Amino acid sequence: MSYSVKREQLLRVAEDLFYQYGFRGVGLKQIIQEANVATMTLYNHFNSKDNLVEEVLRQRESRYWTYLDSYVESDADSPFILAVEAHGKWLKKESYQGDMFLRAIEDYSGEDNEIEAIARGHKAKLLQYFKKLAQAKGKDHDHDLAHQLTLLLEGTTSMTTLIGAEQATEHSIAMARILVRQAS
Amino acid sequence: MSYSVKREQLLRVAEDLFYQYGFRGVGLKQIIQEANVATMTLYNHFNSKDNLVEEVLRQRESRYWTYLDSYVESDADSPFILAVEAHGKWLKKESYQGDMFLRAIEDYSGEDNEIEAIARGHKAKLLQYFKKLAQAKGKDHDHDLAHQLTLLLEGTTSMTTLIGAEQATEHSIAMARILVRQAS
DNA sequence: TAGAATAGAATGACCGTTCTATCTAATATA
DNA sequence: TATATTAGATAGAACGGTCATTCTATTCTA
Repeated sequence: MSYSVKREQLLRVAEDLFYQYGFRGVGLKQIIQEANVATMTLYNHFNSKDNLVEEVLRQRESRYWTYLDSYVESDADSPFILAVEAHGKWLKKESYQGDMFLRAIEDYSGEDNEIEAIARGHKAKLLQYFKKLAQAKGKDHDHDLAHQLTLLLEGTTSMTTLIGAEQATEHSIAMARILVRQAS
Repeated sequence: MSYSVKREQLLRVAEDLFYQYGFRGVGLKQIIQEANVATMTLYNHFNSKDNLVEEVLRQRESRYWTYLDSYVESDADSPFILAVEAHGKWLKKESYQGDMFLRAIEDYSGEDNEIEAIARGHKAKLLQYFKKLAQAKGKDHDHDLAHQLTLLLEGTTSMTTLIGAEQATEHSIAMARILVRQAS
């Protein structure tokens, strides 16, 4: 049986706790208890804590893209604004302090591990996403626009920690509109 | 003797290690060894690891503002651009992966502790800094402009992790110019 | 000679991981 | 239908290591 309820519970609880307290700030004991699962059940589904972190990141990334894709219609007038809006709604739903992927890059940097690779991969994909969108829309300086919008999303996530997702998103949408117009 | 060489060494080494590996990712043993100091010397100067973290943050904040102030002349044509440039140079000098203050907020969130208060205080001050600047320059929507520029700085720091400080700063300066012009 | 700084051991808590032994429930066999 | 087999899940102890913190006893230095 490939699907497992316990595995899902573990991933859900682990993602919540890792996001709130950090990867190093949460012990497996806590995860096991809150997921109502035995120690060996965790190790039956995941090789190690690192492997659990990996799977959590993969799951979160998958959910992020599903969410973005459901909002952005790439044939719309300005898919860029839709993407910024979608990111804002994601923040409101699932983020209140920083970004799990940047945190993973920081926490596991320099050890040549899978975790950092997954996190960096996600960020690279985000940049690539905007690059393709800008090219498809025939924007001048499409390369620059993509970088600018990515920077905007990252800034919005950071600002969420300080002023909340709603306010942060209002500002980023306003800025995105100006930038997209500028790029003619 | 208020000044102490050992204390300075500890703060410098701790800041480097905390920034690179995270507060929870660095043990006191490592700090002690790299600072060439005995265990009790650390506890002679700092009450606890948390207290060491606090002092590291205070020192870093102080250095940040010194750096910014040395670049920004508030009577210049556009002190905003100077501030963004200064932040970029700070990143190039002292940051290559994320922001130590945001990381502190994340790592020590929800425990009602001094560390989070210091980190949040720094961020509040940054926002306040731009608000005053925008007011002094008689900008329309000065409140919005301050938020936008703060978001820009936060975004630049995050992007530094992904594309390096130079590139990230080029983009944020370009964006800042547009925003400041818009705010007439 | 007094005050710091030293090295290093001791402490108790927690960490990730493994092990053992028991239990349950579904599946395959007769 | 009744029985045997198998796979998962369970609780909890045990392991070796590291953590922050404290203690002790010695050495340096002003």
